[in-house]
Amino acid sequence: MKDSKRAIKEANIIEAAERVFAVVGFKNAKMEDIAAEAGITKVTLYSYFQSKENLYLAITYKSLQLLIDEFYRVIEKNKTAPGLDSSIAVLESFMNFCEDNYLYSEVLLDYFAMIRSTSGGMDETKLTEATKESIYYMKLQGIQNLPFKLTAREIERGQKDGSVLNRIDPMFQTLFGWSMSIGYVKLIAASGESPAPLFNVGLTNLKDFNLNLASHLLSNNMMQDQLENNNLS
Amino acid sequence: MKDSKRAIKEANIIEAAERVFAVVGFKNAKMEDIAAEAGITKVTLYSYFQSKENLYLAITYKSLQLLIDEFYRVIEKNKTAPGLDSSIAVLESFMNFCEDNYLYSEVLLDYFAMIRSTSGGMDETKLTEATKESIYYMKLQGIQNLPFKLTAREIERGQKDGSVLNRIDPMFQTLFGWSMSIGYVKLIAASGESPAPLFNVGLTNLKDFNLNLASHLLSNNMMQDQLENNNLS
Amino acid sequence: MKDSKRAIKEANIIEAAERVFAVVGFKNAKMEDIAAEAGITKVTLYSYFQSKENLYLAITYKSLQLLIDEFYRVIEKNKTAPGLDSSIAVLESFMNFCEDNYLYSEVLLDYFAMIRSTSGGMDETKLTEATKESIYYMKLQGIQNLPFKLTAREIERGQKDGSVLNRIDPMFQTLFGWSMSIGYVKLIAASGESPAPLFNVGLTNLKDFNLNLASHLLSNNMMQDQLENNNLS
Amino acid sequence: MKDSKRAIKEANIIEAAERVFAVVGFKNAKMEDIAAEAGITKVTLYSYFQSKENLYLAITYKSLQLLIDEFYRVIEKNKTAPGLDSSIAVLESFMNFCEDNYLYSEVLLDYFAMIRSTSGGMDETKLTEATKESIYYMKLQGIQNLPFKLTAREIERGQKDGSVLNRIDPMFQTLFGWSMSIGYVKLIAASGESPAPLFNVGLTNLKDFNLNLASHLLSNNMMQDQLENNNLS
DNA sequence: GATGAATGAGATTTCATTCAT
DNA sequence: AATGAATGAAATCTCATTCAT
Repeated sequence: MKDSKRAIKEANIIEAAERVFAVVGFKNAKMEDIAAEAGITKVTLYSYFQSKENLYLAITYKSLQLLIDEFYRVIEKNKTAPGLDSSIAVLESFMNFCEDNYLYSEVLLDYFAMIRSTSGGMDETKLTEATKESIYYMKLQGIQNLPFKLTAREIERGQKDGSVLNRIDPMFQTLFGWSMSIGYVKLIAASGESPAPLFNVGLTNLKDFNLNLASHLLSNNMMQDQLENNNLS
Repeated sequence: MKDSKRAIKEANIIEAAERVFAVVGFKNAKMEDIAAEAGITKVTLYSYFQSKENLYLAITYKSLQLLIDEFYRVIEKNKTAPGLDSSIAVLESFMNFCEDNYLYSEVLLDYFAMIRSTSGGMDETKLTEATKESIYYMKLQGIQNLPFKLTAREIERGQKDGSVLNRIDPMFQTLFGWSMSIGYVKLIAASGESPAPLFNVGLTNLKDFNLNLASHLLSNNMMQDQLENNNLS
Repeated sequence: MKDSKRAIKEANIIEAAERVFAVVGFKNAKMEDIAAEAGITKVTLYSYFQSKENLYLAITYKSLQLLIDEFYRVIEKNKTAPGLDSSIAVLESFMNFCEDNYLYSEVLLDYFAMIRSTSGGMDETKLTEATKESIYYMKLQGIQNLPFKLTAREIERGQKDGSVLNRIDPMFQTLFGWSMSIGYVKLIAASGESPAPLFNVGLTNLKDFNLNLASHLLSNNMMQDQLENNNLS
Repeated sequence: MKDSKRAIKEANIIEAAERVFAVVGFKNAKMEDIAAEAGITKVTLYSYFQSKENLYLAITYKSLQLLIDEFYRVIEKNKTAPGLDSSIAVLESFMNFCEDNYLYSEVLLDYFAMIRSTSGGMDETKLTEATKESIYYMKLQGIQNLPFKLTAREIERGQKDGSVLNRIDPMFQTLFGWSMSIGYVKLIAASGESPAPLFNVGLTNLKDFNLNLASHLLSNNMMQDQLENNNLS
């Protein structure tokens, strides 16, 4: 089969799996059902994805890929805008991406939790055999840092064009932005699909607040001062 | 068996399970192994915890309980200090708690991700039967909001004693503090057990930075201004 | 489970398998069906017999065991009779055994065909992994020569008590008796369950004829003469 | 494709299959491997032989054909010799044929075991669909009795020309000869490819002995006496 | 309550066989 | 006809969970 054709089939299967996972969750999903949803046989399904784990990681890979694509799109759109704006836009797009695609955000967060024990490349005890053998696991390792790096690059650009005033290590600022965003996303997730406010507080406000705060911090010296004095007052 | 005796045995089993989960992860852990680690048989294990799910939720419940205990301790210690300091101390203790107990932070975050689809009490599709029947699931629902509420209460106290200057809904401020903290914890998790810096940046700095930032925001009007104008400048 | 209890269950399963194999043949028999026939689950079936092959070999082992038991019974019954009579009775019991138990004779002949490539212990290429791992395969190897040896022993006894006149190597005479008997059995098998005569000739006559011939050859010197002169005249 | 061309290809495939079966056995042989060995694809293989079963039967048919050819050759060569000598030569050629072509002897014996349940034409339960539909199965049925009949014919000729003294039904004598030969072949098979003696007894001796015995029995009245008196003494 | 055996559900594998191009 | 992909049936395995003693 031509590679392109196989890729299309693969994508179809992944979409079917997404639908099934979205409804019943990963654990409850049966390979049989996923195959049926994709209109193929179990064996064919296995010929594309060697294990349920692998299929899951394929979805994770796709999610990460989509997120990265989105980042590139945002960066491209903001290439003439100041680095500061671009950075903030990137973070915003991450939050939106997660809000709009619950399954994707879930697998991504799952993935980042999973690689924890692997981060040093040492202890793979907790990984399933299936995971270790998954080609998508390998692929993921190749791009897992890209989102961070892209964010950092925009902040760096901001430092150069002057929109990001402080001289703090862009990586640190990236981490700050990401931790803020991930925290938001986690809360969103915990609040369910409904736009129902959590504890009577609209979460949308929190997103805007977070973004504005980040923007504020990047565009003046407060952050730098704080780190230097370890004191904000 | 006396209740107290049973409780001790339960605790022993939970500790054994924690050790096993910590080494091989939840999915790879076999009930057989957990029983062996606890020095009992599978059937006895089941007489204590009706399902693997339930055992997991028991650990979750214990984690939440421990976190709440910690919160009460911190609050008690700070009961004469200004509400602001107490609030910040609570958030700090959450971050420390998660850093010190990876397994606990993991199960707590997992739990919060899980209840997402349940938050409205609507869609329980994705919950396992075992989960729905778990007594710990029920118990968890009874206390799951407590950490948030305790945090909010301290902020409220801060508003009353003047240490928290702004008049923003304490719940919102709590959410902000939590999202910040959860974000930090997630990043920590992704960086592995080793205190190795992520992307060459020390994460401890991020914790301090976050806490100082939160303290700063609570103690002046910037937050309020921003929310009112939806603008920080 | 007590060994004896397990043995009983094993025997039950084997009987169930025999019934199924007898009806549909080995290849067409499904493990599921055998389990059902035995009133257990597939998994339980597998916990007793690790593979279909192994189950088959278990039946083979049982068959050989039964044959050997039969031989001992016949020998015991003839222990005061001349060795010649005993030898012939052994051969007759073999033929009867095969006639009465088609499945058993089939598996035994199959087994002897199978070990061919193994006889030197060299080339195990043709054996399935499952076979090589089968405990019954090992057990079979331990007793596979017993029937021959028992036959030879009776002939030897005949030589000593004078009922077997010639001085030919008892092993050779055994081989002759066995080849005669196996040939008969093979023909019987090819003629079906019905006592229907093959090519209009009653096979029972052949059995009697063979036995009488063997008896005759053992009790005079014709055999010896022939071997010595390589000539019967 | 011209018929002749197709026939050649068919023969090539069969030879390839023989090689594969010889190495790994029928059960372990994969159609894939056979196709590869024949230098064609699986689908092409299937266009020649509709099933593995059928391919196997094709080999069986070929074997039987070869055996029959051999018989005709022997008979032709002995057409001026006494019927007795010809009969014995036929039996000898059968034994040699089986010794020289293990695979062929195996499939032939297998075939005769298989038709057992069919002999009355009643119970076809154990036959695979594939077998029932196989054209070679049909062809085999047409010639399966030929070897017996050819043997019987030579014995009959012997009776007429006086070289076979007794007046026993030639069919019975044929059966005797065949059972003797098959028995020998089975033992040979069980003793492996190596000319290693079984139980320290040279099997070649057994072949000669058997042939001489048969010759002896056919050429005097012992056989007849025995059948009539059911007694050899 | 403890123990070993059994169950049930589903994942995974292996092939013979068939389809579509 | 040839090829690569897909099917279907059954074997095998892994575990959480339950039963029987």
